[in-house]
Amino acid sequence: MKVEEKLITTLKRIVTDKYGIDPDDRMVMIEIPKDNANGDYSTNLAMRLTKLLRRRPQEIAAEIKEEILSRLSEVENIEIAGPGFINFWIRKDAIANVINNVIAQGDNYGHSNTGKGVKYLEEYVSANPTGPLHCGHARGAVWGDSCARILKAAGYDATREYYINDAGAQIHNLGLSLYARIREHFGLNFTLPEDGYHGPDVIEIAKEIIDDSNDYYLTIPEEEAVEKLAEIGRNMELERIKKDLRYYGCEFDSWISEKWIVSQGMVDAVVAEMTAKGLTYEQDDALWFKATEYGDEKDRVLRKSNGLYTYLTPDIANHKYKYDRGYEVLVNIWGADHHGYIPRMKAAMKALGYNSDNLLIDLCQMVRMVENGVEVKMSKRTGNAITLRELIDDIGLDAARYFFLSKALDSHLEFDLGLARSQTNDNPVYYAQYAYARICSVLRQAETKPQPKDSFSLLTTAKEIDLLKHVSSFPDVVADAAISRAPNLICNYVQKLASYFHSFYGSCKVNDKDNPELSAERLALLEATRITLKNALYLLGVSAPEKMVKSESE
RNA sequence: GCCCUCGUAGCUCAGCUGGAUAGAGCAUACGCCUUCUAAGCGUACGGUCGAGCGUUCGAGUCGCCCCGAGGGCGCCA
Repeated sequence: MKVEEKLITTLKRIVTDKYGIDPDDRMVMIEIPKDNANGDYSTNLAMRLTKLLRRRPQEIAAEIKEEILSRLSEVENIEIAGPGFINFWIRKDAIANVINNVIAQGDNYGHSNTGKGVKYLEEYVSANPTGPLHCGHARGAVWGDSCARILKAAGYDATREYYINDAGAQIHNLGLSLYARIREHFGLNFTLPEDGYHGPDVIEIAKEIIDDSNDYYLTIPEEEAVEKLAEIGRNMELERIKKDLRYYGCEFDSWISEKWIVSQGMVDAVVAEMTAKGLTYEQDDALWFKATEYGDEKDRVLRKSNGLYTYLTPDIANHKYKYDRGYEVLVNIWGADHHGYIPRMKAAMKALGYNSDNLLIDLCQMVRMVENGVEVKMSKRTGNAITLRELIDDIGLDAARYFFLSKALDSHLEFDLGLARSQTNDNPVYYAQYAYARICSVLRQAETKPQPKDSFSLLTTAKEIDLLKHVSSFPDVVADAAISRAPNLICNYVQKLASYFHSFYGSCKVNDKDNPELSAERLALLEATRITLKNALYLLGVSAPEKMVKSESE
């Protein structure tokens, strides 16, 4: 067991034994103080207990200090500081033991059973299959992907789902657009629908259809042609979206089609269920959901007076279907412009008898693409929104992913394309990747392979201890990131770990023939760091290159 | 008008259930390759945490109010 775990379990036991309080998971926490004059680890436990026990924190701290010293041999010294912090100094070899742990666990280091197998369903991106993904989708896509990686690592059972919004008028418009483009190709007069799709992708798809079936769709009745083209276009656009997402490192486990949900009768069924439960009423020829009774500010229309469902209705069926498949927690990543939609969906789930507290909506704030201080809304090449693919080709996959993941999802962020492009070498992602390449280089040149050891007694400098402590904290960071669904915590961690490594590298020589014992211990430390860094980068979907060469262009 | 998110260093952003002297990166200045990758290390500079009031042992963090930015208030999706 690692020292931190021992410390926490012992502290918890003391709280129970001595004060008769049953500590919850969040009561006892330790942290690595910013200033290591405050020890290797520190806890504010005494201050937290002061409210429950109504005693001075210093008194409580003094009692805990005695208990710890008598129970844990790894603890070398304890000081009580400031308003009642308990600061621990740990025996150096006890800290270094984590190396064996990391090497033994390899790719699994950082994993935990924090999530206890709870079934999560994450729905994100979910863009209409009517055109290419653009850079507005890029943030949510990579965030959802990384969250899924983190949740799995922390022991949650996470499923990644894409809801294909393919049943509404927009797919029909795609069909009309394709029909027009085909007519255009054959020199016939044509009109693009006003709400149609005018991007180059539609022209390309029209060409592919013509290659395949020539003018067939002009020989059948227009209505039938448009309907068939809509279906074909939807499939082809969806294939392109899947390809782009894969290009971006984002895989999905499940693709749910709105059209399929409709065809299974789920939408009619849920409307019937809501009506039977008295959750609806008719007014002005439309069917309304009594959303105000469940916390929304207005009642919402389920079926319009023209007989068609609103966007909300199939989505209610979609969410109900998620619960019915046994998912315990539903996570949705929505654009910030959808925030008004949250109370609506929660109200619907609550009304249907589901626990709406387990429906979590993470809002993704808008990204402003900027070039030299001027907002860029359109791609210069196509005149349309900048696509995901253009963005990746422009600044690189790793940089694109890392940039979006390093900022909190709800922060409005400014993406300066010029800066991302021109300062490629100063990008934080290279800092971390360079650390990885440097470690690999040292390991390649070593005469022996890194080995676990019974005890590490020579890793005693501040640089080594800092590195060890941060390697050691990785599983906790992953667990925290999973609980708060925040990949940016992993980015912060990666930066810090890389920084501790680079600093260590600058002052400690690893491969030293004159000092083989120390060399062996440092090699093992590097191997543990390498594994940790690799696993952390994997959670971000960023590559861990074994070699990096600086380009000669600068 | 109402609702949501945000406001922290010149710039881009961290800051964990309220905790020790508010932190990084970039930019700026000065050092460091006859040591394993200088895409690096070290030092310095830089802040009345948008303004004010309140809650308490303690507030960047919680509450109220004001100012500013973005978004939402459809029988659109």
